[in-house]
Amino acid sequence: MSAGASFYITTPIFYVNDVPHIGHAYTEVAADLLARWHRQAGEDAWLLTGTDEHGQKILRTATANGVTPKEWADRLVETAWKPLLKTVDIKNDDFIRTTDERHEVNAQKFLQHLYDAGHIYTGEYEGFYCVGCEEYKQPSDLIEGTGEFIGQQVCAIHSLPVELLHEKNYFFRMSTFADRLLALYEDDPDFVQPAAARNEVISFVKQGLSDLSISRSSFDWGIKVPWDDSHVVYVWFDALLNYITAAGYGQDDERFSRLWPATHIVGKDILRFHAVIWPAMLMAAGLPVPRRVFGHGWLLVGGEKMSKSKLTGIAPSQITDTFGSDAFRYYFMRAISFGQDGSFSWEDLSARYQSELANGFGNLASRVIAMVVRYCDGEIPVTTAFTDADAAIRATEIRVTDAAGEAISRLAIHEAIASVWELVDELNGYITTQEPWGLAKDPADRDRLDAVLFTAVRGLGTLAVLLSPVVPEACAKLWSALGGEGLVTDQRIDRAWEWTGGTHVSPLEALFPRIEATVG
RNA sequence: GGGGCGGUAGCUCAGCUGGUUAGAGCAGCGGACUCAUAAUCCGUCGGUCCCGGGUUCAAGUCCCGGCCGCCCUACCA
Repeated sequence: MSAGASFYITTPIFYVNDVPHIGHAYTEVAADLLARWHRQAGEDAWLLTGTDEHGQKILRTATANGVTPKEWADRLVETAWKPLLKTVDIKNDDFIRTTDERHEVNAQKFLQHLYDAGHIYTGEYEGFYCVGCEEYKQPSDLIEGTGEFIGQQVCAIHSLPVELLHEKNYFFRMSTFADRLLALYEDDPDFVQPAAARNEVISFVKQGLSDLSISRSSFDWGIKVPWDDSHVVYVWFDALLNYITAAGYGQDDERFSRLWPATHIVGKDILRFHAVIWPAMLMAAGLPVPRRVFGHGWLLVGGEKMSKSKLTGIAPSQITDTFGSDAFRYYFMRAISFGQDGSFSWEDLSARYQSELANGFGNLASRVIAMVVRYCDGEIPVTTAFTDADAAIRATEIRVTDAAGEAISRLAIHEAIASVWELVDELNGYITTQEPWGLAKDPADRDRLDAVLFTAVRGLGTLAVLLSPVVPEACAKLWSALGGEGLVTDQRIDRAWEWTGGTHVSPLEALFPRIEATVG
């Protein structure tokens, strides 16, 4: 984490046909939190997100809705996906759409480069085609036929026989990269994380790779293959390239070499595309592979993967409307070990909101600021006489700052927050033990009262800086109530304990007000 | 079929290369306090560590065999 270094982090790009649910928001928040953290560590952090807009499904949906695919994508980007970023307070530096000219043009350059270098050849794709679905089916999508189709494999959706079709396709020689990929996983054990994800990727590649069909000619909503415009690029091949086209590949070499390679945060369901296909593509192009690929877990509702069909899909706004974006961010980042599946429940969300945010952090801020207002007319005491108890708080501030930073460097977001919370808890205990309200009764204890309140205020300042990437809204309010200079987001997080802040506090509304009504 | 991960207090989870009486948070119960969003602090209750073998002076922690759950086994994003 050296200052000035670049930290480029990405989320997957959203397939515009989907409806935003908390899983999408979860990925965004995780990447955003990491980006904010690194930004506050003085690095040149750059968060990319965006949308994936090509492919047959989108064409089909658009047609069904009587609009062009581009119009359809425009609509969803504006009404669904960009609003999602606002809903959970994402501070992205860029938003790329695969229909952006910068993407299409440079993705073509990439493809042409691979073609010229001999990594692409003309082949024949053979597959089972369902006329009803108008697409190729995997054997696993087929079921045993019934009635007049007994003994045949039929489409699971249409229950009709599929046809074995051949189609001319362009293929990427991915198979030739298997050994280099395995060497990559071996040499850089952190390339794919967490370990469970790495294991799966390795065993997958060890089974041997076949070449990848990267073009389609049965529909035309996509990026044209530069040397053959009767083909469009396979959506995944197209989509993955967003990570470099957004960074200036093919267009701004200086910028590209400064930013790339990136850290990719993805759901484990699309891990393989990012940990196998994508690095193989980059190797073929002679570009550096990603810095690392982190596959996070799924959100489970009632022990099962969230799904629309089971009515367990939850829109992020359902949560933020009641609890706010900070609570959303805090809850999912704190309650779930990043990398593992995590269970979501309204009960757990409410419980953590109440005990950790409202009673823990929020109330700590309230009680400290209220006492400074009440006993010191809002003036933050200046003092130099500290006791062991004060020094212990100081030591904790430094310790958790270091521990949290170390955890973040391992992408252990939940551990980082847990570390910071040790300071929340310790400060609450400190105040109870020091009894500033008792000290305030006797003028002879004035110096001691000053030291206690100063220590508490400074501790709050440290918390505001450390928690800003997690709960940015609350921390901005707190920082300003503490009279801190500038923006809390400009305070160095790796030296969060360096309180230089204000002279006066101003009254603070509850950061996390009690929520009475039961939700869900 | 092959492979991965997991099964630890009511709930959510920690327990690294095996080693003192198995931990945390929340919930529950009791007490203290009053600055604060009836918040905070202290104490306390609570577990056959999925089951059965084995290795070892010693196993939640390693090995074998089961049972249960989730996931991967490629070109739908």
